[in-house]
Parts: sequence; C-alpha cells; structure tokens
Amino acid sequence: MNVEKNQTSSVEIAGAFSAMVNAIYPVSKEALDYVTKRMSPVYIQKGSLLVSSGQHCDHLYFVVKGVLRGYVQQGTKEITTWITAENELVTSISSFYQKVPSIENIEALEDCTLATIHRDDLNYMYTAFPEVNAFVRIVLEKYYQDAEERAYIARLTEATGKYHRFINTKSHLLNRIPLKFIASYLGMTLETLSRIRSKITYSR
Amino acid sequence: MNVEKNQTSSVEIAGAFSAMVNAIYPVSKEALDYVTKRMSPVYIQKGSLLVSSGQHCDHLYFVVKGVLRGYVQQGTKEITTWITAENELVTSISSFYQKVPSIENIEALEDCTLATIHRDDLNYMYTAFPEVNAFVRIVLEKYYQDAEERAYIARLTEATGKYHRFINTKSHLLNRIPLKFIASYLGMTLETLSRIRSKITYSR
DNA sequence: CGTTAGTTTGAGAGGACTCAAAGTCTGTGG
DNA sequence: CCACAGACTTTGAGTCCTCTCAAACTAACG
Repeated sequence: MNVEKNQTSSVEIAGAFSAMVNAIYPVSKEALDYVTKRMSPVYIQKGSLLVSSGQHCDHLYFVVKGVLRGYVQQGTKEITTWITAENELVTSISSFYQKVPSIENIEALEDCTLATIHRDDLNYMYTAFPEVNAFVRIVLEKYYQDAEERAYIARLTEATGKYHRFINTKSHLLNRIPLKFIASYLGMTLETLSRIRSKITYSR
Repeated sequence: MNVEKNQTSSVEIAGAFSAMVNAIYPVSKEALDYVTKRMSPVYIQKGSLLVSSGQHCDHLYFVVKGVLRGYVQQGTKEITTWITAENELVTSISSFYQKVPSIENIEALEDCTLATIHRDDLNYMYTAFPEVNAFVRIVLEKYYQDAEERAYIARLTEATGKYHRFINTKSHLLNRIPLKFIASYLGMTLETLSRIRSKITYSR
C-alpha cells in the first residue's frame, strides 16, 4: 500500500470514522471492528470524479478530508445538488439504494481522503449487528432534514434570499470553493452571484 | 367515540397501517399491537391546518385517506415543499426531530383521515422493539430519496421541465388538486403553469 | 341559475440569463 | 523576487422568461 506522506493512513481513517459513529450512536465493538476492517481508503484528486453518471454506485463514502459535490448534467449546464465536507457520508443515493445507474456525478472539489464501504457489507451488518439499524436510522433522520433544507433553499425565488440562506448555513464553504460551484448549488449563474455579493459586501 | 358513517373506523385505520408496515418490513406482533393501540385517529377537513407554523409538532401522521401539503409562508407568498396522499407518513420534520416550533404549515387539500402517533411512543418502541429501528431505517431511506427528488425538481430552471418532471412522478395528483398548489410546489405562478399546460395539451 | 372556486388569457415590467470583456488572484519557473 | 499563465471574479449591455396585475372565461355546486 503506497501511502504518501501527506495522505491520511488507514489507522487515522478508522479513528476518524469511529469517532463519528460514537458521536452519533455508539455501536458494539464487534460492529465497529467489522466495518473498519471492511473499509478501504480512497484518495481522489481535486477535479476528478468519484462517481460518474451512468455508472453503478455500490459504495458509501465517508469524507475524512476534502470537499465534494454532487451534480447532474442538464444539457450544457450542471445542476449542483449538494456540497459536502469532512465527517459526512456521501454516495449517489438513488444508485446506492435502488441498484440503478447513477444520474448524478460526484466530483472532488479538493484533494480528498475517503473511506469506502460496500453496500453488501452494510446490509450484512444490519443482520449481524442489529444496533447498526439504529445508528443508520439516526443518520438518515439528519440527512433527511438536510435534504429538506436543500429543497427549501432551491425553492426560494429570489437570488438574494438564496445567498443569504447559504451564508447562514454553509458559510464554512464560502472561502473554500470557487463561486461557480456555489452559484450552481444556488441555481443561479456565476455572474448573478457575483453581482449579489458586490451589493452586500460594502455593508460591513 | 363519535364516528360518522363516512369516516374510517379505528379498526380500518389499524388495518391500513399494519398493511403498510408489513409491506415494508414486517415487525413483531407485539410491536404492531403496541403501535396500533397508541395510535389515535384524526379527521381533518379540507382547507384546515394539521400543523401551523409556530406550533410544536410532536406527532407523526399516517395518511389513511386524503391529500395534504406542507408549505412555508414567505412574505405574501407560500412555498409548497411537498404534497402527499394515501399510505404515506407526514410530519413537520424539523419540529418533530428537533423539538422546535414548526416553520412549515401542513394543510389538508381534501377531507383527510389520519392516524397519529406521539414522538415519545415512537422513541419507546426503538428500545422495546428493536426491529422498529430497521423498519424506520428503510422508511427513511425511501423518504430521503424523495426529498432528493424534490430538491432536484426545484433546481430545474425551466418551468416547462419542472412540469414534465411532475407529470412523470406525481401524475396521480394532477386531476385531484387545484393547479395553484401544483404551481406553488413547482415554484412558479399559477398563470405560468396554465400557459405551459396550454402549450402542451394540444399535442395529444 | 347564481355564486364561487378554479383556470385561462392579455399586456407590461423586472430580474436573471447570455455573451463578452476586463480585472484580480495565485502559484510556478526563471 | 519578478513575470507570466491560468483560474477565478467582476462588470457591462442587451434579451428573454417569468412575474404582476387585470380581466374574462369555465366548472362545480347548492
């Protein structure tokens, strides 16, 4: 295993993952041992795709380091549906659960370190370690709320309102990723976002 | 208990609920007995609110009959975030899970028959009947996907595209509820929706 | 039939888009 | 340490789609 000096080691990855689990819903040592043994590290470069549309996505990913986005190609333009950073889980939802080709692409917006687990391993754990159901249930409750929030932000008709909502909930991403991705996430053009920012900035 | 002749009886409600559960993930008889015993029927008239913004929503509702929508008041306009019919579960997500006042309103678009369960009863079941975790986990997987779909539809920039997506996924609601709610759900005005429909209709 | 809810049609205004060009920042190599 | 290249952001001008306001039309129901 070729681990460069600036890459996170498997041990560190397992530690970060365990910490995340324990913070949400502690599971048995057996379950944690199993999952960390079955996880593989994934290192992906800024700009490259973790999942491409048309491919099957059979894995769930845990973000150890970096930022990623999910987007759907819509003719000549891209629709960014989510942007996610450290300590979150990502996958192509519909592909992962329905075993159909992914519609969305998942792109690394920075060099990323991920831990990945196969759908089959996860399904095995539901029966072998029933408490994993409770853990995932709680995780999904949170992600469901996040999805509702995304749906809500997307429905705001005024571009200014969308941007304000964004800086209230995702300000940590503001100076970390190019504006074009934020614009795409907010459903407006780069130029419109730039104009909104220029109107707001002088007020501080 | 005053049950009018056109209202669904408690026994029928419990039957509909049990059928829904068994179709998704059969749980123990004990769990099913418990939940159906703790459930209360709710009858609500077309046009009235099941949940009002500002109130706490401590209940989860199962739709036995009727159609409901969730919407957020945004100045003078309403943003409809979801529309749901029979055999689905509804609640004010953020209020139910975070125990904060609801932002959204839930309105009956038809006379509705619901079954309701309190958050505390649900939480009790997670420990008393652990298999309920698996059931809810699976339900949430589905609802999460639906929420993603809603977020996606809302991000489509062209009004025509949104309407097409709607008739592909929610056509059963088309002739059941007034256009103004569909327009609100799709993030456009009633007039715009009407114009889109007039352009499409003659092609069949 | 009249009343009301629901839908369609019309005209004008405005916000966001497109296309285009000019700045600005950042990292790399000389 | 500077200069350049490429990525990123801002600014400008004109167009188009959707919105708003208004009125007419239609359907459903008592």
